[in-house]
Amino acid sequence: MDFYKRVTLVCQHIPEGRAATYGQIALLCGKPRNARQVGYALNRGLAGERAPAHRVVNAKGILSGAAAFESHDMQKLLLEQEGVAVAMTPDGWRVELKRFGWDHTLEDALWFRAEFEKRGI
DNA sequence: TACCTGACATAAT
DNA sequence: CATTATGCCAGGT
Repeated sequence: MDFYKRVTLVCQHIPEGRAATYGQIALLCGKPRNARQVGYALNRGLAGERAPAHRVVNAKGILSGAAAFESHDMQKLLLEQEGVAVAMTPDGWRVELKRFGWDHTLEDALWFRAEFEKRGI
Protein backbone atom coordinates (compact mmCIF):
# COMPACT_ATOMS: atom_id res chain seq x y z
CA MET A 1 0.00 0.00 0.00
CA ASP A 2 1.40 3.33 -1.11
CA PHE A 3 -0.03 5.76 1.40
CA TYR A 4 1.23 8.89 -0.30
CA LYS A 5 -0.26 7.97 -3.66
CA ARG A 6 -3.55 7.43 -1.87
CA VAL A 7 -3.26 10.85 -0.27
CA THR A 8 -2.70 12.33 -3.71
CA LEU A 9 -5.79 10.70 -5.14
CA VAL A 10 -8.03 11.65 -2.24
CA CYS A 11 -6.85 15.26 -2.15
CA GLN A 12 -7.49 15.62 -5.85
CA HIS A 13 -11.10 14.78 -5.15
CA ILE A 14 -11.79 17.29 -2.40
CA PRO A 15 -14.60 19.40 -3.92
CA GLU A 16 -13.87 22.99 -4.80
CA GLY A 17 -15.25 25.30 -2.14
CA ARG A 18 -14.84 22.76 0.65
CA ALA A 19 -12.19 21.92 3.21
CA ALA A 20 -11.13 18.47 4.39
CA THR A 21 -9.28 17.56 7.57
CA TYR A 22 -6.02 15.62 7.84
CA GLY A 23 -7.77 12.92 9.81
CA GLN A 24 -10.54 12.66 7.27
CA ILE A 25 -8.07 12.14 4.46
CA ALA A 26 -6.11 9.59 6.47
CA LEU A 27 -9.36 7.75 7.09
CA LEU A 28 -10.29 7.72 3.41
CA CYS A 29 -6.81 6.43 2.64
CA GLY A 30 -7.44 3.45 4.88
CA LYS A 31 -5.04 4.59 7.63
CA PRO A 32 -7.19 6.40 10.22
CA ARG A 33 -4.25 6.98 12.55
CA ASN A 34 -1.96 8.56 10.00
CA ALA A 35 -3.26 12.13 10.03
CA ARG A 36 0.26 13.41 10.69
CA GLN A 37 1.58 11.67 7.63
CA VAL A 38 -0.98 13.50 5.51
CA GLY A 39 0.56 16.74 6.70
CA TYR A 40 4.02 15.35 6.05
CA ALA A 41 3.04 14.43 2.49
CA LEU A 42 1.65 17.85 1.67
CA ASN A 43 4.54 19.65 3.29
CA ARG A 44 7.07 17.68 1.26
CA GLY A 45 5.08 17.96 -1.95
CA LEU A 46 4.67 14.20 -2.04
CA ALA A 47 1.10 14.64 -3.24
CA GLY A 48 2.15 16.49 -6.37
CA GLU A 49 1.29 19.91 -7.74
CA ARG A 50 -2.21 18.93 -8.73
CA ALA A 51 -3.31 18.25 -5.18
CA PRO A 52 -5.27 21.20 -3.72
CA ALA A 53 -3.32 21.37 -0.46
CA HIS A 54 -5.06 24.62 0.48
CA ARG A 55 -8.26 22.67 1.10
CA VAL A 56 -6.72 20.69 3.93
CA VAL A 57 -7.06 21.98 7.50
CA ASN A 58 -6.88 20.46 10.97
CA ALA A 59 -9.77 19.13 13.02
CA LYS A 60 -10.57 22.60 14.38
CA GLY A 61 -10.65 24.14 10.93
CA ILE A 62 -7.36 25.97 11.45
CA LEU A 63 -5.17 26.55 8.40
CA SER A 64 -2.25 24.91 10.16
CA GLY A 65 -0.25 24.57 6.96
CA ALA A 66 -0.47 28.21 5.91
CA ALA A 67 3.22 28.81 6.57
CA ALA A 68 4.20 26.23 3.96
CA PHE A 69 2.71 28.24 1.09
CA GLU A 70 4.53 30.83 -0.97
CA SER A 71 3.16 33.71 0.99
CA HIS A 72 1.78 33.44 4.45
CA ASP A 73 -1.77 34.30 3.34
CA MET A 74 -1.86 32.28 0.12
CA GLN A 75 -3.90 29.41 1.57
CA LYS A 76 -6.43 31.89 2.92
CA LEU A 77 -6.67 33.65 -0.45
CA LEU A 78 -7.07 30.42 -2.39
CA LEU A 79 -9.89 29.34 -0.11
CA GLU A 80 -11.70 32.67 -0.23
CA GLN A 81 -11.26 32.66 -3.99
CA GLU A 82 -13.48 29.60 -4.14
CA GLY A 83 -16.07 30.89 -1.69
CA VAL A 84 -14.80 29.55 1.61
CA ALA A 85 -14.99 32.10 4.43
CA VAL A 86 -11.84 32.34 6.51
CA ALA A 87 -11.81 34.14 9.85
CA MET A 88 -8.88 35.15 12.04
CA THR A 89 -8.93 33.65 15.53
CA PRO A 90 -6.40 33.51 18.36
CA ASP A 91 -5.23 30.19 16.92
CA GLY A 92 -4.89 31.49 13.39
CA TRP A 93 -7.10 31.57 10.32
CA ARG A 94 -10.01 29.24 10.55
CA VAL A 95 -12.81 27.94 8.37
CA GLU A 96 -16.12 26.85 9.82
CA LEU A 97 -16.18 23.16 9.11
CA LYS A 98 -19.87 23.13 9.92
CA ARG A 99 -20.46 25.10 6.76
CA PHE A 100 -17.49 24.40 4.51
CA GLY A 101 -16.32 21.00 5.62
CA TRP A 102 -16.29 18.21 3.05
CA ASP A 103 -19.02 15.83 4.17
CA HIS A 104 -17.93 12.84 2.14
CA THR A 105 -20.38 9.99 1.81
CA LEU A 106 -19.98 6.30 2.42
CA GLU A 107 -20.05 5.90 -1.33
CA ASP A 108 -17.06 8.20 -1.65
CA ALA A 109 -15.17 6.00 0.79
CA LEU A 110 -16.11 2.85 -1.07
CA TRP A 111 -15.15 4.38 -4.38
CA PHE A 112 -11.71 5.29 -3.10
CA ARG A 113 -11.23 1.83 -1.68
CA ALA A 114 -12.06 0.30 -5.05
CA GLU A 115 -9.89 2.78 -6.89
CA PHE A 116 -6.89 1.98 -4.69
CA GLU A 117 -7.42 -1.65 -5.46
CA LYS A 118 -7.73 -0.99 -9.17
CA ARG A 119 -4.55 1.08 -9.22
CA GLY A 120 -2.70 -1.23 -6.91
CA ILE A 121 -1.76 1.53 -4.47
C1' DT B 1 19.05 1.08 18.26
C1' DA B 2 17.28 5.36 20.71
C1' DC B 3 15.53 9.61 20.58
C1' DC B 4 13.37 13.67 18.50
C1' DT B 5 10.11 16.08 15.56
C1' DG B 6 5.82 17.36 13.53
C1' DA B 7 0.57 21.02 7.94
C1' DC B 8 -2.61 15.71 13.78
C1' DA B 9 -6.64 13.80 16.82
C1' DT B 10 -9.25 12.85 20.81
C1' DA B 11 -10.55 12.36 25.51
C1' DA B 12 -10.47 14.34 29.91
C1' DT B 13 -10.72 18.36 32.84
C1' DC C 1 -15.51 27.23 24.60
C1' DA C 2 -9.79 26.39 26.33
C1' DT C 3 -6.14 23.75 28.05
C1' DT C 4 -3.64 19.54 28.91
C1' DA C 5 -2.22 14.97 28.44
C1' DT C 6 -1.76 10.98 25.56
C1' DG C 7 -1.63 8.36 21.64
C1' DC C 8 0.04 8.04 16.95
C1' DC C 9 3.54 6.94 13.29
C1' DA C 10 6.78 7.97 9.29
C1' DG C 11 11.20 10.18 8.82
C1' DG C 12 15.37 12.07 10.10
C1' DT C 13 19.67 12.17 13.02
